[in-house]
Amino acid sequence: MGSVWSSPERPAYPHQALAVVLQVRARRLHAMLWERPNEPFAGAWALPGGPLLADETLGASVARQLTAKVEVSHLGHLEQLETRSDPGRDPRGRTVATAYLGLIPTHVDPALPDDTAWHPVDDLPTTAFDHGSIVRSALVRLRSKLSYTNVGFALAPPEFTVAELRELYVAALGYDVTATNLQRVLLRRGVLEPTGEQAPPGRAGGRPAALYRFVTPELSVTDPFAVFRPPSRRPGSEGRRGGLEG
Amino acid sequence: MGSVWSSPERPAYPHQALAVVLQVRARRLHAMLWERPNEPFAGAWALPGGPLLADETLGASVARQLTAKVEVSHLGHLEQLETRSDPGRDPRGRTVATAYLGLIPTHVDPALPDDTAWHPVDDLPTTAFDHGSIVRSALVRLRSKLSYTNVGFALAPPEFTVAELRELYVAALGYDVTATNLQRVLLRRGVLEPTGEQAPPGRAGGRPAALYRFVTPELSVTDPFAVFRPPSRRPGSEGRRGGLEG
DNA sequence: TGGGTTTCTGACTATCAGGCGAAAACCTCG
DNA sequence: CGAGGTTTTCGCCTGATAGTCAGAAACCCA
Repeated sequence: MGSVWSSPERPAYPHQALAVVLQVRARRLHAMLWERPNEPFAGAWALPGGPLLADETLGASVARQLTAKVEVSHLGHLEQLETRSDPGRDPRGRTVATAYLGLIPTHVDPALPDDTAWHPVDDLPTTAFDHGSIVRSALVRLRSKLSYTNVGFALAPPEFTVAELRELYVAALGYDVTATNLQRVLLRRGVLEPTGEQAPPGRAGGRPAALYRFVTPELSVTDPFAVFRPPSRRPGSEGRRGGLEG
Repeated sequence: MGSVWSSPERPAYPHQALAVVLQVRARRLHAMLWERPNEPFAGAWALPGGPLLADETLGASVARQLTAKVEVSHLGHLEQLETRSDPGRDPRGRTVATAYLGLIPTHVDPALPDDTAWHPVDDLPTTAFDHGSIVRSALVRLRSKLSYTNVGFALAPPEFTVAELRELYVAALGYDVTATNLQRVLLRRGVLEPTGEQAPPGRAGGRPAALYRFVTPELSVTDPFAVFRPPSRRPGSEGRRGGLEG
């Protein structure tokens, strides 16, 4: 700092905001990509995004650019992911890009422009720039956060059965999860609560499933999904003392 | 993307790399800051950092700028934290800053320039720009990562006793931790291993403490501190199946 | 009414975290 | 050289948690 402005040169490079928008569709986790019509990387698929404007926060910039693809109101979650600065990441010249992670709940199916489409994250097409690598970063982030925060909230519809929630977690995590535990764990942690209503059984019959919803936490405004294990303290521990466990 | 270069304007702002360098000193967690001699924020304390140069990665930039303060070889860990883009964060004009989190182990005491000093994170002086807020972000990151990764490694000397390690965790986490559990938990998780040697007891006597070291994981090159719970699987679970638990 | 299907619930087990106290190993002082 | 003080280590106990499994419950269709 200081040297930024006192030094003779103040190098500046176009800064862009990108978004990895994820949604579970047909039991698979998908990423929203658009197909580039022009060089470089013509025909390859890229993340939505664009330049950071004059009086814009990066967060506001992502939200604005996403409007060209989907309604921002559909986004259940949006958080900063990481900033890529490799000088060679764009063959036309240097750019710095800050990527965001966006989540869309399953129950909405936003209309997309013609050049934009959903792609399963485990079977991506040819990607432009370093965007494939950015998607992988987003996956790592999502998967780790699913197990110790409430981001699952942002992937789920307002009301759901345990079976549906299980499908979401299986799709997002990439490995199998037992429904029994998922329900009990989330219930005990206090993040899930029954609505009292039931979902109609499928065409094959079966016991009607109880509907649940996530408990809306009136928590920190900055990160509403931050907290996970509210009261579940250990044996005789009081206050903040003990081992680790986060 | 695409629109970044096809649009008539390509706004660009000076990009800088900042570092929140943390170290436990005298049982308290400290941050490295330097005192600004000039306006704006003359007399206030700022994070080390500076402009991103032409052919530099952000990571390389932080490392280079830190050289002005400490030897980079002292850094036990360096990871990207977040990018700040508030248009008003610098009164002189718009800048975008990417902050990194750096950790220095306790056993080194690097010589600092005259304008640079360590400050306890829970008692910071007046800070410049949004740097105080960035330090708080770094704290949140460090504290959460301490409980589910091996970053503690980067704060500790190569060999240490359980008591010393406890001091580190207490200082970094900000709350008390029992030595018994810390040792057992870390041992069971397989991140700690005894060296076989002992540390000489203090002047007051007492049983000599066994020396431990962190098990160096030959893991992912990208994030050597990523993994935490290697083998400790549950009852009869095989492969990747089960509930959550990360 | 009976077979098929899906969901829900309870029981059982292994693991884990936290706390406590006794034992071990070392010091210093009389 | 033994007694008292100090620090660490180790074992045991308790409560909570994750995972599995099987049976009961509730619904459909024929």
